[in-house]
Amino acid sequence: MTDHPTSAALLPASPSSASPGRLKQRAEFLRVASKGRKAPTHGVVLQALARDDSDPVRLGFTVTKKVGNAVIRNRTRRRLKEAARLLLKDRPVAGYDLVLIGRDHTRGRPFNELQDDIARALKKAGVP
RNA sequence: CCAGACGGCUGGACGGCCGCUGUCCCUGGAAACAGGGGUAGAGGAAAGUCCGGGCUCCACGGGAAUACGGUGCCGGCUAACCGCCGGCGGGGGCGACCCCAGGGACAGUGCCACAGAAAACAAACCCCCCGCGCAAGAGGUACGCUCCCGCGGGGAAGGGCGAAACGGUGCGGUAAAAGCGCACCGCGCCCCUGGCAACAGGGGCGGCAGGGUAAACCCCACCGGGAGCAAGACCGAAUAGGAGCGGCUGCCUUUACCUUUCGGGGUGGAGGCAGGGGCAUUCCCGCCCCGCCGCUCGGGUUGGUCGCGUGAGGCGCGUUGCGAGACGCGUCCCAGAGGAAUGGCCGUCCAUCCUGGCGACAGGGGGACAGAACCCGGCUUACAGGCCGUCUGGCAGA
RNA sequence: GCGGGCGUAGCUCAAUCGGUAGAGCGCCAGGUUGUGGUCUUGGAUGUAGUGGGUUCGAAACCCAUCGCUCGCC
Repeated sequence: MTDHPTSAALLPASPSSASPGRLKQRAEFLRVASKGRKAPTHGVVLQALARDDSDPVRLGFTVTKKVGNAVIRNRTRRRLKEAARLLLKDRPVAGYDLVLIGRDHTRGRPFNELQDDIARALKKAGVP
């Protein structure tokens, strides 16, 4: 949680905290799932895979049909996107591919707790 | 006031901070892009994908027939429809109103279980009636008189089975009966009147034609090329201008080579015909491609732009029509993503629910169904709560 | 986007075009056994996914809807 969002916004963009990329190909998701580390929490499941470079982090989002209909899945994914955006602004990560998997609890989880879940999951997965 | 019927509308409001996609402007930059500011940004069902179109590509010369699929009272609306509107007929409801695939059963075929004598073409199980008969049994007035039984004939009223049994009710009639006769109802045909029509009303004739099922096959009328924006077009990149197997391969002409016992034979090439392929099928005439067709293997591609939102468009007014709609004028430009934007957090209010309280109120919960993917017209399904209008029945009052 | 198929007993599946729904496994009870299993005898079991319609009669035919599943691009 940031107490000074305005000061953070004024910082010049550095290469290490550049806007994160997205994972799009099915093969990329499969690679992270099979070779990366898995860190489940109450609100989210994180899969992290270290790359051999220091490029900006790349994010992927997965919400299965089991969670609900299209409206519920959209809402779940958007909350994960927003929580990850705010968190990574204060805690830059580079050289990693991250996949965030939404669960049933993601939708009803208080937003600050959802951010804490992601932070703890990053620590659990050994992401620096 | 209560209960109900129908139609329409709506689908939380405002603000702050941080973000996303498109677009416009400014600044910097050769450009990519970066920064700043403005602006637009999910639905009535965006859903299911059940119909109908636009659009795009493919096929396409004409004709006939068949098949397949769909629709099915009448008239209208519409670009079109299995949609909508207005009527008609049938059914339900005290009523407002609601429901109905609602053409044809003398074109033909099939089916109608169980029960029942009989299930569709005529018949007769019990039965009703008449005539004849006493061999046996019973009663008796001693006779086929009665019961019973047998034979012959008339009949279909009544009983019984069934979902359904060759019209229904009543009167007459008769040995018993029967549309046998009559009245009313139903049915069929003809005529008249009203209506564009479906149909309705009336009159006459016929004594009854003849069961049901076409959401069984079918018949009739009408409609229908195929595929779908992953359509399709362009730019760029990369690979390849492939390999194998199988099928159809016969005749004629010509030519090259080989062979020859000089008759010819074999192999290959070219041309023609046959043949094959091209549309759901067949046929006729015609056209196109010929080495074609099928299968398998191998190789490459996963980028960008367009299509892509000015449209059967929205809103307002007017004219017209019972209505669905039509016409005219004015005005507006109103999402455009691509692992896919339209969000996250907070505050105030509004509707609503729970708890406490007589109450003002206080505390808490909590926003229905649901997310555009080329577009449009319908249908169907899901849906918290709220609003408006018209009408019906009942109660009370004036 | 386009196009198929299937929902029947607790489970797996039947019954050819309409006539009143069965089989195997499982379940329950009795017998056998000291007990259990095995074996044996008997028995129960169905809104036919849901809602309408056609028909005298529907698991079947028609329409709508829900769920599952498969294929093509």
